[in-house]
Amino acid sequence: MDKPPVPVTARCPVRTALELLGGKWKLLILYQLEQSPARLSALKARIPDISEKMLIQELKVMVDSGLVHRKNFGEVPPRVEYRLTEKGRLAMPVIAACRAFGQAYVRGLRE
Amino acid sequence: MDKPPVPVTARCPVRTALELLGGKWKLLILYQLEQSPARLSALKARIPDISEKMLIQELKVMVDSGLVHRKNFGEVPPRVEYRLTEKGRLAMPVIAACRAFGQAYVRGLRE
DNA sequence: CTGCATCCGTTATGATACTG
DNA sequence: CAGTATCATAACGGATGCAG
Repeated sequence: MDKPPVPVTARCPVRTALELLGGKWKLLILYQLEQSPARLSALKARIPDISEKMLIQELKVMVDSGLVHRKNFGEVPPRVEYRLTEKGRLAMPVIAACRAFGQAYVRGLRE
Repeated sequence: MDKPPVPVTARCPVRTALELLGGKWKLLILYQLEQSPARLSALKARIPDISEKMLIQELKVMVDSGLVHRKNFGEVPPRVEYRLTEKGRLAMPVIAACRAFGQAYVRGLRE
């Protein structure tokens, strides 16, 4: 019900990123949407251990921040598709960097 | 009571990164350590809104995961210096990507 | 199918005072 | 200065039932 006055403007850009992408699921959801647009049920299947509540909640947050677009087909039964926006694509390098880090870190454990 | 069998090995690398770098403070601390090694008090000064508890706690976690090195000079009064390890440097691209994302996102808001 | 609301336990985070 | 202990609160996350 409350709108934070100035959530993400004019500050340390790393903090901006943390606010927009932080949390347990946002990057993983964006990671899936990177491959292709998807419906809620498809996302749920691709991220098996996320609860439906968190999935919807995080999608809504990212729709509000402009990272994800929500397209309601207005059909019956309901059909809704989620896909990345242009802003959402800006997050792809972050995901790529995380992937690279994760791989390099694990590789380092085996040397 | 339960230990996850395989915490960070052999899994989605993005999740590995999230586990090691996730949370509100780790990236910000690493970001400061990127510039130069620093003592606890210096870090606290550079990250004004972190509590001492969280700073020490997160540093300890990252020492345990091998991202940060802790050097105790064994002097009186105490003197401890924190700096990045080689593994810690692997996270720098993630921070750079977050910076770039934050800047690009904010820039997008003004167009 | 998609989405929302509610209850509830766990975790994360913080303020403060204290120790060596 | 570096670190610990305690206590409180806020945020997170999950299960379930309900609605359009």
